[in-house]
Amino acid sequence: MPEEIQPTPVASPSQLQPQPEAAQRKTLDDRAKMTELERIRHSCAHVLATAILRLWPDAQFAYGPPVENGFYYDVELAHRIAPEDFEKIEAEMKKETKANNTFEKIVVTREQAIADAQAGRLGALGARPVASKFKLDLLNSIPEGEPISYYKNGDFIDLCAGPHVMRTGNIGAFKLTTVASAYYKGDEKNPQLQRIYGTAFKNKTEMEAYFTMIEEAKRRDHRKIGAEMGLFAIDNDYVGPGMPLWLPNGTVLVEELEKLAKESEFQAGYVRVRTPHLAREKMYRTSGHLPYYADSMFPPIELLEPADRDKKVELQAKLEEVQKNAPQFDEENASEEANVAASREHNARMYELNHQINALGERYYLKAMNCPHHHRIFAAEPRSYRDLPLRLAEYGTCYRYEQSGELFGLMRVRSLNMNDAHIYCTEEQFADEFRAVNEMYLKYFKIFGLEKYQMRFSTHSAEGLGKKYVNEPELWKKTEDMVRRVLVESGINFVEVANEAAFYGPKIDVQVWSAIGREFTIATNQVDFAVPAKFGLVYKDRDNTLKTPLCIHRAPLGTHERFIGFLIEHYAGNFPIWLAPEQVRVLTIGDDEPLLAYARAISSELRANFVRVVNDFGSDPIKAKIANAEHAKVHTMLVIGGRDLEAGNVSVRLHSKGPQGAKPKAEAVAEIVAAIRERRA
RNA sequence: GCCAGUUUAGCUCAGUGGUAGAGCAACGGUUUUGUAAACCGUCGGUCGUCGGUUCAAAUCCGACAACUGGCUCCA
Repeated sequence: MPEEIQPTPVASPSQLQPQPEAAQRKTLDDRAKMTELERIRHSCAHVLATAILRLWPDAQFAYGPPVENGFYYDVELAHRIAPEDFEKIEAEMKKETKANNTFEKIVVTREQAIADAQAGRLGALGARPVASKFKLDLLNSIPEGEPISYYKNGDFIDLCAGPHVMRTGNIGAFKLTTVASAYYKGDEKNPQLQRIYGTAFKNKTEMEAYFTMIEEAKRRDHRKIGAEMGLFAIDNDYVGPGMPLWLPNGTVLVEELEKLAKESEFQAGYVRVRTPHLAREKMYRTSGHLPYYADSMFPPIELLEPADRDKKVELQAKLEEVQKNAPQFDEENASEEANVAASREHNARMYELNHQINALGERYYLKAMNCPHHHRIFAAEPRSYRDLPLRLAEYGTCYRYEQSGELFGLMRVRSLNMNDAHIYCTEEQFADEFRAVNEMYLKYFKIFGLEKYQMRFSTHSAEGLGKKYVNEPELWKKTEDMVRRVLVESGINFVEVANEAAFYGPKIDVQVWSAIGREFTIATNQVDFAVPAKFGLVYKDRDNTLKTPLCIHRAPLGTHERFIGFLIEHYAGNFPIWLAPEQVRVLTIGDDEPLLAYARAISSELRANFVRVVNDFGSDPIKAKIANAEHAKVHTMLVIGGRDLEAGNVSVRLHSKGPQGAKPKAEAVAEIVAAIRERRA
């Protein structure tokens, strides 16, 4: 169950990735390592606060860190800051950078800091009637003994460990980008603050380059290209949000990827299986997904006989009644024991009624992952150690009820097709199997020209054992050591992150960077030594005892939805020929019969070789035909006019590469067929 | 789910209370062509949905939906 097939949403073109917030406090050492650009941005956050205070003096500031592409400052303010306010705020900021005030560091005692915060003097231009409440709270999180400092520019004083640039004038160029809401300290229970995002650079030129890059990213947006090229559609009215329809051109991508996966998996000794999209409730109780993850699954389909239906209505009415008459805690007239007993009785009745309701009929759930089904396939026959490793592969369709605010084009959806497989193996086989999975990842990276990738190896924490993680300290250690050893031996680029494993074992998330440098978490690879046991999966070992296999969950191509979303942006829609929905377009100059017959023959020959070819034999001028084909991002254009007919040639033109000259018909066809077969970049 | 913004023709967008517009696409015709756009015409919209204010609503107000940017979540 690679459950994190769709983890972190992608960094959006216009957006700045917030860094982990206060929860993981930066140490002073970390802060000292801030780059010059980060100092500029962090300083700019102070300038932003200065400007906001001049306009709205009662603003309360929380955190204002630099982030990947800029900075933000969280502010609590009755006035709702809108993008229309940016100009006004930027004008005030400009005044501050023009003034070229120094950033002055002031070291104070904790008592002094608390007093100033209470006087509303922190994150402020002067003393105020209301305390600087967030700063006061922040002070509490500064460990005893760590020095406390302010930074002061002009009248603005902020609680801040720095470091900063020397003067406000060192911020060469800045711009506010967007405003969003954010919970204080990222906690849903805390108040919502307005988060003002901006970016800042050493100089104007660098800032302009940044905005140019953003524009380029927008041009490559998979939603835009997907619509332009007729790849997919999302029909909210009739189909529903987050459930993409694959149009014919997009289906070509889907099927080419499946072909690639099937070929690679066949060569690597996988066998294919197919499973239904639904399963009984019992399946997900056994796997441990219910009831904890019910929120992320579509609600169950309930099958009730008519008699059961009546019974259910009756029971629900009773339940409501019981709920309404919940005993009140009566301190005056009853003993504590009596109160507890009443409450206990009430709970028991509720439990009993709920239990009776649940026992009625049958409930089926749409699957949110494929592994339980695959586990049942493992269990369908008695297994011997000779059957292992057993590699079950399926492009499985899953449904996850993602929250409405989380949906994002193809990147975060509710129906998804996963390049899933589960490898059941013995401990001795694990390292080789795991290595082979990694090799498959690397093979794919090469095919797609992904030069930059990183594997994120998530391990458990001792404290989480028995809570967040299954309580198998030895197995954790053993599998983590095996994974680490394979990663090191294979020379794979990875980082290790403690305390982020899945509950059933260590996992590896694969991050890749597209051609324009956007990061995507595309795939995951997980070790599972817990769930097979829950399903009672066993094999008979050499020594005639039953043992539980290890399971590797892997999905190197992630889901079709996210992977194709990534590929669209990576290639900007200019797919390599093997993926291109329209591989070849035959364009005629003129429409006299001998020419058309020649063009038709070429087209038929390509089609006979399974090349996706389209004819454009109409009366448009050749310039127009070429413009249309270029806009449609057709990989190869074969231009055919009188000259070509006479010589038995075709004139080859490649998308966005221009004319490649004329060559004999047979040669051109052979080249196209070979390029497709070899999946040339 | 939370905060904010957006929603006008298939697409990109104009239209700030008085008879809904442009370009591209589509369709019909004319044009017969050598590497990124020939010409003429036609079709196309209950201005996201529902309700309110007004003599009059794309335009003002409210609710809902979807999308987008963040937040939270992501077994």
